[in-house]
This record gives sequence, C-alpha cells and structure tokens, in this order.
Amino acid sequence: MSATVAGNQQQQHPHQEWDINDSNVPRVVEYDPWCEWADGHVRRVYGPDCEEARRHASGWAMRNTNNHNVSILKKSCLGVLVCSQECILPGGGRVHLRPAICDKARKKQQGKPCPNRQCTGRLEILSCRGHCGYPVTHFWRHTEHAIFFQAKGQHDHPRPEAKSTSEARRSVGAGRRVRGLAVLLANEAALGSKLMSLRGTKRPNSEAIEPPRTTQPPPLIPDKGYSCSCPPFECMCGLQTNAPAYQQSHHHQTTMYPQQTAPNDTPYWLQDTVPSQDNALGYNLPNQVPHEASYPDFPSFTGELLQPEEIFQLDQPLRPEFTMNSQEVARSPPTLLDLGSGTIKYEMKQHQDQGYWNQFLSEDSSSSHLSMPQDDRLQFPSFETDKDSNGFCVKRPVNHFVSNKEVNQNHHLNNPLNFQDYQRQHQSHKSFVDGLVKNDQEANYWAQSHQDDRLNFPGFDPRKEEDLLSPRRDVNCFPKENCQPGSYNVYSKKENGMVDPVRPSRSPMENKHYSYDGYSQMFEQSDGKSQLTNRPNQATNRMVLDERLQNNYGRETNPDSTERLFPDSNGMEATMPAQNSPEPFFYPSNDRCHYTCEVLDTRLPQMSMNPTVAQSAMNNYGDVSELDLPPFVDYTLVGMLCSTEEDTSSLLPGCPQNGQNYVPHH
DNA sequence: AGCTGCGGGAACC
DNA sequence: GGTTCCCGCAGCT
Repeated sequence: MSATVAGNQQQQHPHQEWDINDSNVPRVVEYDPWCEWADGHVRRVYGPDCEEARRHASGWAMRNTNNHNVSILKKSCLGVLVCSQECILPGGGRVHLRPAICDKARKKQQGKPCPNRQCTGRLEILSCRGHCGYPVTHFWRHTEHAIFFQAKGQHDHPRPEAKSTSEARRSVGAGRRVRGLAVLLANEAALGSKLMSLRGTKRPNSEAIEPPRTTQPPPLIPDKGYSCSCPPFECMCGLQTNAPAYQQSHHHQTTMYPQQTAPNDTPYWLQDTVPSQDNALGYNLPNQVPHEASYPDFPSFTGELLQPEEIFQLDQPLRPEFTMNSQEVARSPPTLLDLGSGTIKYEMKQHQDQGYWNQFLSEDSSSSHLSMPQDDRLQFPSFETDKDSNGFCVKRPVNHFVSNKEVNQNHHLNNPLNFQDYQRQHQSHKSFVDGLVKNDQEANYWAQSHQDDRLNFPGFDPRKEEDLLSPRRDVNCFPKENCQPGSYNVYSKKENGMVDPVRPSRSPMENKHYSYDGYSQMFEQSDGKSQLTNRPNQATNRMVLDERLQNNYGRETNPDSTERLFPDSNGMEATMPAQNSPEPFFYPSNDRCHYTCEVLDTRLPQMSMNPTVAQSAMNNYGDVSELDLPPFVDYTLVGMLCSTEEDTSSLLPGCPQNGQNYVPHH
C-alpha cells in the first residue's frame, strides 16, 4: 500500500476533513497503511487493494451493526473477554480474550473458566463503552478508488487477542492437549506469525463457579442524549485519548493535550526508558505495513535457543535485562509462559539470545522486582517501531512527557510506561505466582498502596474514582459534562457506594484498575512492594522527557484544519492525500464538541492507554511440556501471545493512528 | 462452528 | 423523522 503524505506535508495541509457520511468523499491518491488496531476517533483511507480493509478487518472484536445504510457498513465493538476475578497471570498480564462475533459463540465463551489455571474465575465480557457509553463503532465505505474507514470512540478496554490467535485456538479445539496447540502455534511462528506454546494443567480446584455473567452494561449514555454535539461520525468525545499514545508512534509526534494543558514535574517516562528507545531501538524496521494476520516475523526457535520444552523446565523465574536492537524491537517477541512457575520467557535473536538466556536462567525472579527497567517493554522485540507515512521506519520519539499532574489527571493510556507504572502498583492483586496466591501482597496492597495506586493511576480522577466504569476498565471515556446526566448517573451510583449490579463488588479487587500490561509484572510480580518503591525513581526520570515533549509538541493546534477539502461543489471527488498525519485533527470551530477541557484532561486521556493493555498477554509462553488441558486453559496463553501484537501497536503503534484523529477544540 | 453482511425492529430524541 | 443498538437470518468459510 502506498504511503501517505509526509508529515511535514500533513502539517501544512492539515487533515482535509471528510466524513464517512458525506455524499462525496475525497478521491484519495495516497493511502494509509493498514491499521489493525484503530482506536479513537480516526479516519483512514485504504487502497482498494487492501485486503484487510476489504474484509473490514480489525484487531478489535467488531460485530456488524445495522445502520440502515447499505453504502456504509457499521460495526460495533464487542469488548473483550476478561477474567471475572481479574486475575493476574503469572507473567503479570491479564486475561483478555477475543469475544466471538457470533452471539451464540460468544455466549458460550462467557462463563468458561478463566484460562489461568491458577485462577478460579470465569470468563466474562467486558463490553466496550468507548463511545459515550456505547461500543466503539467502525464505519466502512467503499468507493471506486478507496476504502474509507472511520472510527468513533475510544476503546475503554484492553485489546482482545488478535483474531488470528483466536482462530488458531478455535481450530485447535478446546480440551485438546496443550501440546497440540503449541505445535500449531509453533508452526505459526515459523511462518512469521508467532510461536507460542503453553502448558495446560488441571485447574487446581473448582470453587463455586460464578454463574456466567456479562459485564455488559446497559447503555449508560444514550448516544443521542449526551450533550456532545458532535455530528454523526465526527464525535470527538474522547478523541484526545488515543492521540497521545498514537501520536508517539508517528514520526511527528504531535502530542496534544495533556502535555499542553498540564505543566508537570513528574517524569512520565523513566529515564532508563529513554535510552532504550533512542539507543536500543533503532527503529530501522523493514518497511512493513501492519497487518492483522501478519505478526512480526520473529524468528522461530533454533537449535541454539532453548526449546520451549526446555525453557519450561527451568525452575527459576527469569528476569530479562537485556537490550535489543531496533529490529528486534519491532517484532512481537516470542514468549513462553510457564504457568507453573509463572515465568515468562522471551525468545531473543540468537546473537542476543545467548546473553539474554544466560541472564535469564541465572536470575531469580523473586528478587527481580527492579531488574526490569521501567521501559523494558520498549526493548521488547514486540514493539513495533513507528513508520512514517511512507512506510519508512521513523525513530519514534519516546519522549512522551507528562507531568505528575498529568499522570494523575491526564493519564495517557497509550503510554506504555505509564501503564506500566500503574500496573506494577497493582501486581499484588490476585497474583498467581508459582501457583500461589500472594495473599500477603494483597494485604499490603490494601494497607499501603491501594489508595496510592488509584491516585497514580493514569487518568484517575480522585473526584470520581468510584464512578469509573469498572475497575477493569482502565479508561473512562464518558464525558462528564456532556454525556447525559441521566446516563452519567448510572456511574455515579458507584460513587455513592452502590454496587454495580453487573459486577458485584469484590473488594479489594473492586476498585482495582484494570491493568493491561503484562510486561513489567512478569518479572516483578513476585515482589509487589518493591514496585512501589520504584515509583519515586520513575517519577524523577519522567521529568526531562516531559519538558522536551512540551517544547516539541507544544503547538498542536492546527488552524488549518478548518479548511474543508473534500467534497467539492461540483460533486466530483476531491483529490487528497490520505490522512496519515499524526497531527491532531481540529475542528474548525469549538461548537462541535462541547466537552470541556476538564473532561478531556481528566478522563479522555486515559483511553489512549488501552492499547497498552494488551501487552499483558504478550510475552507469555505456554508451557508445552504438559499435557491435558482444560478446554479453556489454552486460550489464555494464546491470547496473551496475541496481545503481543496488540501491545506492540499500542506501545509503539504499528499502525499510525494518526490517520485522522479528531481533537477537540477548546 | 463461527464470521460476515443484511435487514427488521425497538428505543430514544 | 432520524439515529442508534439489538437481534435474527442467510451465505460463506
């Protein structure tokens, strides 16, 4: 697919506006690269030959929705399957499987035992409410020259496993021996997909099984009721959200919002993170278009590397302290999750592997709380570097600066590091490490860090902490002021101490924020306390970056956006370059969206983090060595692996979310 | 069995 | 009347 306009060009020619609903859409000469995980209010234009676009594919589980417009296909997000107990996988990640599109199949999924063999939870759907309380919607429109895509809303939940993973799991069949799956996955990896294997064991016990339940909430906010005045398909609610994270991914890091609005003294990224990005990551990635089905071509295991089976035999938790080059970073890391030991192993390129594995093997995870740099994830092969519109890899500024204030109020969900911080704070929750639940840690959590965590949680709004959709829902995208009061009240019930009918309080878990990141936890989960101690450091490191960011991206607003390029009066399609620019998309006037800055700052930004979530799963490996698998055991791991890609994109968005982000004008 | 697209219908404004 | 979402159906893989 051809590249889009260069960043500079984009800036000069701000996003020409077009709407999927327009009678005449512009005739695009350049197309956006395929983006599997489009999030936020974005618009993209794909070439007619883009297979993914033609299939209306998406990493998100999107179901068809009738919009009574045959020319425009509408799809809405089904959310993600999560563990009812919000358990943390041995690797630190969380369960987030892909909901079946088919209602029937989806119903079957719900209530199944959590894939985490050490967890007694059940799978339940965490529905998407990213669009003012309703599921995020995707619109597809085909024209003679291009395929137009428009998304509304910001996913307020972790990314589900990749579709390919879900399919693989399905094909393997529940209840099969894990090894079968491992083999399948291994083959996949060899093909450039991913290598995964997992070990299934019998579930420890069958506690009282919770009746299958759905987290599906009733529409909280009538699509129409809320005061958002955004026109159809142009709602900008929550648009800021993804911008930060995605923005990063682009060559032009146009970072808007948080940085601009909040001065901050708290480093958003840890310093160690920076180096890794700049140095470790060369971003010299192959010109590769993100593709749903195409996982980063990580190398398959070779004789020099430990075989999956061998890896699983390790008794000691592994601790990664390694760096990898940019190319490796670009790939999804093959990982192995040993549920038994709770260890996640990453496959590294051989030249690096040796050292990596040596270290890996020699360290004890129990004491590794600090072993992993805050920005380790940046070093993971799975990170896909950003590519410029032309498909060339561009060094992605890792410097995403966010002040403390921002961290608390305007948390960028997209920021992996941010996420990481948060997550670490919550690792003690339901951690099943080495087969044991760390009760003591939980206690600590409540006694020492819980409150703290919340305050530090990105996007956390102290004023409304209880009103967050769900503890698991990291993002609260509901506009405070503009969503209908009535709708909003639904959430406020929680504020009043009311229990969410759908999700009975399970304190202490109840208030826990959903953590998507599995990276940091993988190696640190064993020591919850240490995590907390790290924070100060992290904060300090962020500072420099924040400053830089502000300087560089201080001027986000682009007045030019006012020009409305497309449909020309004569009815002919206006030719325009695809909107790949990372630049924020501003509406000509403020009147289109009434969300207040406060809302955006405090809530929307969180959404951008979502992508990160997926990471949790990402580096987990399944242990191939063991045998019978409970039907569900497999997919957790699989899903986790899948998330790799997701995470990748989220962290360092493989797909330029830049497409066309709408940024609220204030 | 599950995905996808289509269309009817209800609810809301 | 317009828009949204829910649901079922049928074709396809």
